[in-house]
Amino acid sequence: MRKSGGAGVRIDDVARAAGVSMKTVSRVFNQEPNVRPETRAKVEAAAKALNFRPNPSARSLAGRRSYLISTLYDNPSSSYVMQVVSGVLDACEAAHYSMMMRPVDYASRDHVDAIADSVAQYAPDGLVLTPPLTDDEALLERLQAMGVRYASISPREQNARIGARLDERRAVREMMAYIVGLGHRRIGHIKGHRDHGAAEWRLQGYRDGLADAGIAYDKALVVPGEFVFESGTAGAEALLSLPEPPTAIFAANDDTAAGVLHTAARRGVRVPQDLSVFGFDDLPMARQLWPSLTTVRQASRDMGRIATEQLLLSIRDPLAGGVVQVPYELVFRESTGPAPGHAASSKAAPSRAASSKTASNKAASGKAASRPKKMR
Amino acid sequence: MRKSGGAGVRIDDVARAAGVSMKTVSRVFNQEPNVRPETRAKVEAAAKALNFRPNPSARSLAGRRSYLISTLYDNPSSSYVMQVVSGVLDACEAAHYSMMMRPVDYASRDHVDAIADSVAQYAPDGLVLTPPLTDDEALLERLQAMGVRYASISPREQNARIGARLDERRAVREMMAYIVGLGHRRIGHIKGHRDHGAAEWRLQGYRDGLADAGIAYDKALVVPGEFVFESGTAGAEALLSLPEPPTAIFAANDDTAAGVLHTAARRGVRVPQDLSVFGFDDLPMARQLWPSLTTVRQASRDMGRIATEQLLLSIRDPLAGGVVQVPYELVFRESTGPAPGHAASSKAAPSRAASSKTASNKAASGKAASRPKKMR
DNA sequence: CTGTTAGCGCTTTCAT
DNA sequence: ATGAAAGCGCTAACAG
Repeated sequence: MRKSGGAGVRIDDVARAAGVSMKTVSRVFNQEPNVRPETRAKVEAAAKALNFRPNPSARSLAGRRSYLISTLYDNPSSSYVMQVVSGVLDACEAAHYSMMMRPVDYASRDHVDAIADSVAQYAPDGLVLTPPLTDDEALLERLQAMGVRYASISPREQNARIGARLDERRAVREMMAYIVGLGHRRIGHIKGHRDHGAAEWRLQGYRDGLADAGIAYDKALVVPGEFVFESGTAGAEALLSLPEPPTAIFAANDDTAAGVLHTAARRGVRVPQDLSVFGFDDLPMARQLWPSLTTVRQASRDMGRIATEQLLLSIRDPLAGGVVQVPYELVFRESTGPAPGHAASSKAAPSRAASSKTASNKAASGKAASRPKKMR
Repeated sequence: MRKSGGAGVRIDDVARAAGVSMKTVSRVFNQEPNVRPETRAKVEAAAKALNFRPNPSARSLAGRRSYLISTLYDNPSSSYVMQVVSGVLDACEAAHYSMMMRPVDYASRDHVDAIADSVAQYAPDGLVLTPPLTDDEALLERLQAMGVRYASISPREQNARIGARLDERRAVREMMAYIVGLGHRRIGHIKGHRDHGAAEWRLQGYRDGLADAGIAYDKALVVPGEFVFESGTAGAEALLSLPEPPTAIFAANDDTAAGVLHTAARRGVRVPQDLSVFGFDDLPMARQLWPSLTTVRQASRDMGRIATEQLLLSIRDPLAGGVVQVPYELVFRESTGPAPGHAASSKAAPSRAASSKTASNKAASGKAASRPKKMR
């Protein structure tokens, strides 16, 4: 009697059918070198004929590898996490790895211990870290001490050898140029969570954009936030109550922007006639809000996949893999328009993307970036 | 040299430390009977002292069980899936199981084969099925043929022995009573995806509500949908273009309701002054929309956890476990108000929940339901 | 390039 | 109530 639905076909069945040894079958399945192409073909044919599926437990036990990637997250945005996870899953499936999810309570004192325990127990071959865990120094230190390999999504420079990132600073800077082009001079910003590198990069991009336009940085127009909806309502409340309120607000992410729109609607401030709003992420929600949201598209699923691919590379060869930069895209929708009293058309997209509603850094930078390039 | 971070402590180390045999330690860890309490205590102490963690691969290999639950989903709503998954994870963690996620392309011809393959390979001890997979007859048949145990979230009656559900029909019926109480007589409905039992139950609840109020069912006020944002925009477009448009719309879920709000805003229809809107699910988004959404709260995380607990029970004892009914809750927010020309206060909640903005089926039914009760 | 042998760490079966 | 021996299905280390 065999395991429910299990094939019941074992490696020696395949070996016998192909007329080779177990070890050769093993070699073929693990993509090891030193197998003649014809032998390989014979084995593959036999395996397919018998519908052989290696038993993951036996593989892990004998091989001292788990073929398991663990994804760690503590991010309030379900959409973001699901997108990254989908990408990780894509890469795992392609490499015949499996993935487990580890929700983390970043705020808890002993989250590092909890993670270490889980790593000790399941011995994943690698971890995928999402923000803000990518920059959790205590965690990184512990993982390094344990000798666990990890990939980072959107890490700060110094914290990652393997992962995926996006030039958020430049993305925001470009978006700011668009906003300034619409005639806005008083542009507010609701910041992201201080523990995220992203909060910093987006703020820098905002400042770059102001500097490019010769607009002085005004501390009063920059308020704190934590990348959540409530940051947007509170931030908008504060900014719109200013004696001289901004005509545009850059919310550090789409969730925050949703809060800004909510508060604007509640206060009877019309978007974009009285106030332009833009965010960052391009969550599915961004199209669904009213007005739909101008934002920066972050290909989170691709980032998850790419980071995992790099991780898998580095698992095979400790020197391989790196941090890959993925392209972003500016998405112009209805939440931004000309500054009150300004003449420009409300639908105008930047000239360099005149034929489309989006502009990517690929186009903007002038070099081909359809294949992500590594950063050193 | 031991596996990265791995404890390196094995079962015979514990056995030696406790002065018993390996098998006894195994018995303790698997909660098997026939171990004297004092022996058990000795073993547990030794294990704790050595920080012993059973090796999952060895366990699975020798025990022919994977200690793995696989969650299958093909649902457009990230929030919904993440909530269910969180619940599944809660239950798995408590039982020392791990979970893997299986995205499914329900539309693809060979999705059943793909699932069967994955089941054959990983041999999960059980599956958790989310809608619409809970009612995918071809899939269920195949799983039964393979002898795989599964739990269903929100299944139709005949399709599940193990799982969790919610009395959606009654929830909508109650909500309709509230809407009728606000003076609405022309109430539209945008349906859910025909493959989901939920679409049917919610439609029935809508019809029950009309019947309760003595309002004739009007086919013209009911339009198709698929539980997505676009269903809401299209459905609202259709309903609001009617010669005599409805004064309230019941959108089959929150995503659809978001689309209705979007279209209403675009067309200059004021919510709730000109149009009341309500949904189903209470996704995080429901609070964030403007106006915030009146809806039915579905405790998706609890449903995921409870369904998994039942599944785990049935894994230990094939006769154990069942379909558990979980309570819902009506959440009254800003998207609903008195019908145009009606006198009632716009904030009025149903009398039975006058002191709160919510009413649950617990309160409404008059029987305690804080602990979910089983259905037979 | 390919095969042989000896386990990986645990649970099973069957004794006691 | 407890233990001893025999694998689970695969890969590592070596040998050829």
